[in-house]
Amino acid sequence: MNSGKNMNAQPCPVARSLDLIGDRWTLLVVRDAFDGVRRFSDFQRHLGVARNILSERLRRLVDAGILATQPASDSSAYQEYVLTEQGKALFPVVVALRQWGERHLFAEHEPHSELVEKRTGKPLAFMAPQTTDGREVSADETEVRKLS
Amino acid sequence: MNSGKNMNAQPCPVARSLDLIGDRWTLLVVRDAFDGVRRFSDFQRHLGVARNILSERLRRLVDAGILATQPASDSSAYQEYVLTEQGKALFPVVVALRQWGERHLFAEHEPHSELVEKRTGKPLAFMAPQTTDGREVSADETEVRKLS
DNA sequence: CAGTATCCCTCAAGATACTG
DNA sequence: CAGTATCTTGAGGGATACTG
Repeated sequence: MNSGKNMNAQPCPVARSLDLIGDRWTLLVVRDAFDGVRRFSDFQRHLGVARNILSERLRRLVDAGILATQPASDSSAYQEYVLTEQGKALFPVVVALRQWGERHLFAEHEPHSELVEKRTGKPLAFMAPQTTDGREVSADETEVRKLS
Repeated sequence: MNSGKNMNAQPCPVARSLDLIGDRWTLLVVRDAFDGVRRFSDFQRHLGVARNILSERLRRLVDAGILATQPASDSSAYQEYVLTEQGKALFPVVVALRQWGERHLFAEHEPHSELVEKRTGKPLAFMAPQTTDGREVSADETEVRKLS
């Protein structure tokens, strides 16, 4: 991450995204944030990451506008880390990773957590790229076009 | 990656996915593969990655069943790396990363590549998690349920 | 509790030479 | 061309002590 290549100058959005969130911990922090984790110690305990690393990652995420700090909801004097709108926009990324992992990295009946809609308790549909008029498209039906 | 924590034993599909593909190069290799890159040198030149690293990543991806080797389509004696079905299933992950990057990591009119449907030339719709009956759901409307 | 400051160390990554 | 082998480096990350 933050390689000498200066990915931020790279025109590919995938590369630029990965440069920011494509390391070992960042997306796990974001995943925990989606699961409602808000406090330093809770992230630390859930992830088992070293505190200095967590500290640096949280700072990066705040700097990037993915998380924001706000006063703690309870009476404690500390702050909480919550997802911004930009952070919430990572939901499809996390869900896509989750769904792929569920399907391809677990044995047939191996137990794993599952993402469901609260209201109905039903699992979400499998995400798939679509055209604006709702047709599903496979990778071979698409291509990358360079803009100027 | 491949930490002492043995992520493969972790029940969270997101963590397990990231343990396999969540490093600096792997998803870029996959992205290139989606863009039609098939040969060692082409990956190497596009990515600017050291050859030994690329070699190791390709091997990992083949071992994981994401890429497969096949005889080169031209007359050369070498092999090509192509996405398996499991690899193609990563399309939503790459698209989600791309779309997030496009929206949040580029300035207003900063140029970037764009993913379009070949047939119509039109850009894809923004991916969003949905219920099985097609309603969009936000992160707050979902929760993770543990299965046994 | 919520971090920061140090120290240390492993491993990912780069460079390069070599081989079929 | 398509890799493998070897060496070196630097950053990412862990452990721990410290602070408000």
